[in-house]
Amino acid sequence: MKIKTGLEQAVYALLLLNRLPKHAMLSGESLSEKLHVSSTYLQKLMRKLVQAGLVSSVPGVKGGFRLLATPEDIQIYDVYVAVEGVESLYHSNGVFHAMFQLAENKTCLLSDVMEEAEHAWQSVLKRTTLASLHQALNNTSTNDCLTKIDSWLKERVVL
Amino acid sequence: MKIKTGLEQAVYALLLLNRLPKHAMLSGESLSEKLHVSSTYLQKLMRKLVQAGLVSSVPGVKGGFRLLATPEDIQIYDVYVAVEGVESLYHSNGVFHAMFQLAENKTCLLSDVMEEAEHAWQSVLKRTTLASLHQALNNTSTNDCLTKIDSWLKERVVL
DNA sequence: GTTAATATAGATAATTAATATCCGTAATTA
DNA sequence: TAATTACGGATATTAATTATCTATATTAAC
Repeated sequence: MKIKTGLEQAVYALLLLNRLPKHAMLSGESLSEKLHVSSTYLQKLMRKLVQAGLVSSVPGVKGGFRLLATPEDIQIYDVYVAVEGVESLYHSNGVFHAMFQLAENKTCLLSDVMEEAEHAWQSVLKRTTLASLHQALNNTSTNDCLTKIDSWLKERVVL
Repeated sequence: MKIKTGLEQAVYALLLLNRLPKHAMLSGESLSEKLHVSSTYLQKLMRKLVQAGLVSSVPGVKGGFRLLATPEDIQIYDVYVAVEGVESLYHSNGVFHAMFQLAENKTCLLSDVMEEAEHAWQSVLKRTTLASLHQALNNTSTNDCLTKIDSWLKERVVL
């Protein structure tokens, strides 16, 4: 049980998009270049973010991606769900049922505690937004760093 | 990110061992038979529980496994750690670092929130013990069911 | 209308992780 | 000694994740 790479990539892609001027776009190619990740795989992730309504996309010469929701409204949990889906972390393989030869509607003993643990986990993700990460980024980075990123963005942004 | 099958198998194995008379043992073969899981893979899991000090083992004709710790002292979190290890759920792939061309000692922005979420998750697992699951099992199962399990155990237990 | 650049969708391939098995060794009991 | 059980590590199989490919659609510039 490990968190896969998709969430990290998606969150940082969103943080980059969050630095664009209003209505400006950035291509998937530029995003993947900046993040040093596979362009085709990031496209797949971006599609998920579009389908989740977090990002909007425009195909074509001046196309690309931009934030659709506001950064205060984008919870990290939203990003997680967009990338991973809503299924529970815990899925019983039927050991309990096999042990007792139970009907399938009977709930696995572990399910309740695992659901509760998952909700506790989710609630932390729900109170962290893109805006708070953006703030954390500004707080912990040097001006030099941020300036570099922003000028790199400026060269590639589509208005 | 899904919880793997090992935790479920381990927890139910422990619940079976918890129903044995004091000092009595049950072989790995019997455990896997009752749980309807792969015997060799369950052996692997049992080895981990032994190494974690939750279970003790005796090789040989009258060998097998028995609980070492008391059920009130065995948190589900302990089982999780025994089976999965203590490494964090979240592991940065260095996207943040690549983006900013940072030194490796700089903490990924996501790490703090993911650690906090993981602690919240852990704390639920920590307050659930084998004893509480044992109680839940007794509360939700028919006497018929439990009697069947216990008589099955009685036929295979090693004293 | 054509061309180039970009996103989309789904299929396929490559890589990694999880589960299962095997083999040899060690320990115990009859 | 032989049989039964656990242990340890290597190997095999299966499943999941990440990466890529192909075809299609959309957009802007010419």
